[in-house]
This record gives sequence, C-alpha cells and structure tokens, in this order.
Amino acid sequence: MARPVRVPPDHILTAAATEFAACGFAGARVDRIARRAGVNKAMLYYHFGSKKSLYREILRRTFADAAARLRAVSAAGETPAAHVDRAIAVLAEVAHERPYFPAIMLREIAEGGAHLDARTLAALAEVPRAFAPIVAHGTATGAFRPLHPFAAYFTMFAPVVLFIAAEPIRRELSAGGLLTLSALTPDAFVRHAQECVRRAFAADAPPAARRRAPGRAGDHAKPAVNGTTRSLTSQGRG
Amino acid sequence: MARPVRVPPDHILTAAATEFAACGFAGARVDRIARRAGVNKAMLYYHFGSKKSLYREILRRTFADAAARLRAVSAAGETPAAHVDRAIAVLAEVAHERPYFPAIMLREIAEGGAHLDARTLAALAEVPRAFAPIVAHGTATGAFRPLHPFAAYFTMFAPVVLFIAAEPIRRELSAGGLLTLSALTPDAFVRHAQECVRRAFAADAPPAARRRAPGRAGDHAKPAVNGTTRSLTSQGRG
DNA sequence: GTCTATACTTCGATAGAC
DNA sequence: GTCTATCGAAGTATAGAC
Repeated sequence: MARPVRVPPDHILTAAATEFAACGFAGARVDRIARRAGVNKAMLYYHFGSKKSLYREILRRTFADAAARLRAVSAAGETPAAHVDRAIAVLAEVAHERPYFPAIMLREIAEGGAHLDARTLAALAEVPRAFAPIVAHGTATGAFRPLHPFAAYFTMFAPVVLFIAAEPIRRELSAGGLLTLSALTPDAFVRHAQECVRRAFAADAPPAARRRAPGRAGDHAKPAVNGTTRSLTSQGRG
Repeated sequence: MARPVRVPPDHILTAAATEFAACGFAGARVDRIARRAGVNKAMLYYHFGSKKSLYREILRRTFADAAARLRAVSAAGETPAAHVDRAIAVLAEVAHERPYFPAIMLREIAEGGAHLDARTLAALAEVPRAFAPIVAHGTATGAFRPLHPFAAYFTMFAPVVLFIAAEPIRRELSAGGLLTLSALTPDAFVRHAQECVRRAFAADAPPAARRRAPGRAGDHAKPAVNGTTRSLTSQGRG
C-alpha cells in the first residue's frame, strides 16, 4: 500500500490528457501541458521521462478505468438488455467525467496504435473484452440474436463515443448556420443509442420459444403467437 | 469545362491524404508527402501554398464525394430500409476506395474542426445533410419509428467508419494475441451493421397499421396480431 | 524536488538557379 | 514548372543552480 515511490500528481495527467485530446500526440505541446497544469516543464520530465511515456500513462489509466466499469456492469446480474443499456450509459459517464476520453480513443484508433507499447495495447484490449460477457450471456439465454461479440461491441460503442467526441464540431457547425441540431442533447442521444442497440440485438423470437423454459421473470408479457415473430424485424429486406 | 487553371495532380492529393490519415495534421510531414508522391517539396508548395491548404483541399474533396454518393442513394426511389442499407454500403465503399477517409474523418471530429475554414466546414456538413432525406422519408411513410435525423445519421455512420478505421489496431491487437477476431471481415461487419440499423430504425407496427393503406408489396406476410407488436422491442426496460 | 536557461533537432517554408 | 540548398521558427529534452 504505502509504497514509497513517487506518485505523480493527477492534475498533471488531466492537463496532459486535455491537451492530447485536443491536439493529438504530435500536436500536443509539452509547454502547454506544463502551463495548464501549473507546473514547470522540467518537472514534467522529472516525473514522466518523456512526452511519449506521459501519453501512454494517460491511455493506460483511461482504458483501465473504462474496462473496469464495463466489467462491473456485466457482473450486475440483470437482464442482458439492461446490461447493454448500462454499458452505453457507462461510456457516456466516463466521457462526462473525463471529457478527453472520446477524442483520445478516436485518435488512437485512427493512429493504428502507433505510439502504444505492449502494456498500453493490452489495456486497450481490455475494453472490448469487458463487453464480451454481456453479449455471450445475451445470446446464451436467447435474449439476443446470434452476434459476434466484437461486432456487437463496435455497434454500441461507436455511436456514443463518436457523438460525444463530435460535440465541438457540432457547435462549430450550428454556430455557422450549417446544421440545425434541434435539441439533440448528449443525454437524448444516449437514450436514442440505447433504444437502437436494444432493438438491434434483440432475438427474433422471445426466449420462451427456444426452450420450453418457464417464464423466468422476463417481461415478454405474452407467449408470442406463432407466425408473427418475424414480422417486425424482417421488413424492408429487398 | 476546359478552364485554363492549373489542375494539381491527383496523386499528390492521395499521397498527402494517406500521410494525414496515418499521422494527423500535426504529425504529417511535408517531406514524406513529397517523397510518397514522387515530387519535390517545393512543387508541393507551388501547387498548394501551404500544408494547411493542402489539408483542406483533401477534406473538401473527400466530404464532397461522400455527400454526393449519399445523395445518389436517397434519390434511388427504393424503400427507406433499402436506402439505409445502401447508405452504409456506400460509406464502406468510399472507405475502400479511399482508405484514408475513415481515419481523417475521425481525426477531424476529435480535433473539433480546428484546422477547417468555412468552406471546408460547409463541405463536411453536407454529409449528414445528404442522409437526412432518407430518414425523413422513412418516418413520413411509417417505415421508420420517429427518429432525429442527426441521431440516426450517427447511428448508421459511426459503427462502419469506426470499424474500418480500426483495422490497423485490430491487426496489432490480434498479432499480439490480445484479441481473437474470428473471421470478422469488414464485409461481414457491414452486413452486421446493416442488420442492426434496419432493426433499430424499423417502426414498431407495420405501415398498414397506421393508415388503412393496402399492403403495398411489403413483406410482412401477416397483419400483426394485436397485443404482440411491442413484445420484441420493449423487453429489458427495467 | 523545483526552477531557469539553453542545447539539439526537426520541420515548414522559401530563395534562386535552371 | 521543377529542383537544390537553406533559413528561421518551434519544439523536445537536459544541464545545472538552488
């Protein structure tokens, strides 16, 4: 616990994260980070050694935090659909608490992991891995249709993260009169995304149709009439 | 047509786009762009004036192309669901023909449009604007549930673009044994995304239930039994 | 541990010959 | 229009006093 090793001040990390998110790794300026954090530039090198290792430290912490929260979601023992709802909400929460998260994630994806070492890559991989159990549980119980876990991850992850990251440019666009976003708040979008993903993942037939299992506290009020089960989901195929 | 103004060689633009996509605006090196294009650095400044205006030129062309293709989709006169399918496919096509497109789009979103002038911002805005008619048509005819056009845009746009942009980092992750992507090709993902969005946008009740319109060549074989229409979509709301 | 001053490097941009 | 050579700015990193 009380390890005598120096603990680098967190406000340096958040200052750096903000700069990296706004400008990217190459565009970020060490001077600006130092000034934003209220410390001297030499201090920064004293603590972190280099711009690159500072960057990696931030990514590792950010990814680890997001993964931990997603793991907590899948351990909550609710319905798969509720887990997915929570997972989307959690990503939005993380983005709210750490506004640099979406931009950094997007940039690192675009970058192809160019600045990442093995440890940081491993931390990144934990995020989709944390989501996989939710999908596995959903398909195993028949609540979800068959889904590739990683494909499902991208489907729920991409819209929220991209939408939140796009807030600055949305502002710019509506300020210039180029786009009118009538009351589409981040919160409203999260609800939209949850609704979409819930519908996108839902199995064609209610679980009761797959096994003869008794209605285990699910909320499909009626034992679906045979022949109508595909009528909602198969439309528009042609 | 035959305007006497100099037409900058396209291969310079693609070389630059590749560099910008891989490294971002700040990370891109003019020397590398010149070498990749097989021209001299001074040539590059002769044609484009500065790194920044070269960048903007690329973005404008890329956005304009994507928007034009989306407009062509909505003009095709098929069902709204088919239009959405095509829109997703079109984004994947653009990404295939211009591999730099997804990364640049992501970066510019993360950047908040920092390097963009009014003209380039306008070109960017055309992309969601081109998608809006598809949604409007879908909700107007009752094929789609009520959707905010911009929210809908992000829902279909984000997964494909982000997935394709993430290909390099996926490679890195599976090479390091950190993630196993069993046969999830870009093509398979596009089909997954199409299926998801189709389900996500579909109206709760078939169009026939809203008006007493005759079954217009839709493929909902039976006139849904009352009381079961919401059983698939409302599950997991607790 | 903290700061100032500075060494070293890289890169965008241009001058000027052909 | 095209090239070589180079300038000057900006930025990462460090030396060394306190």
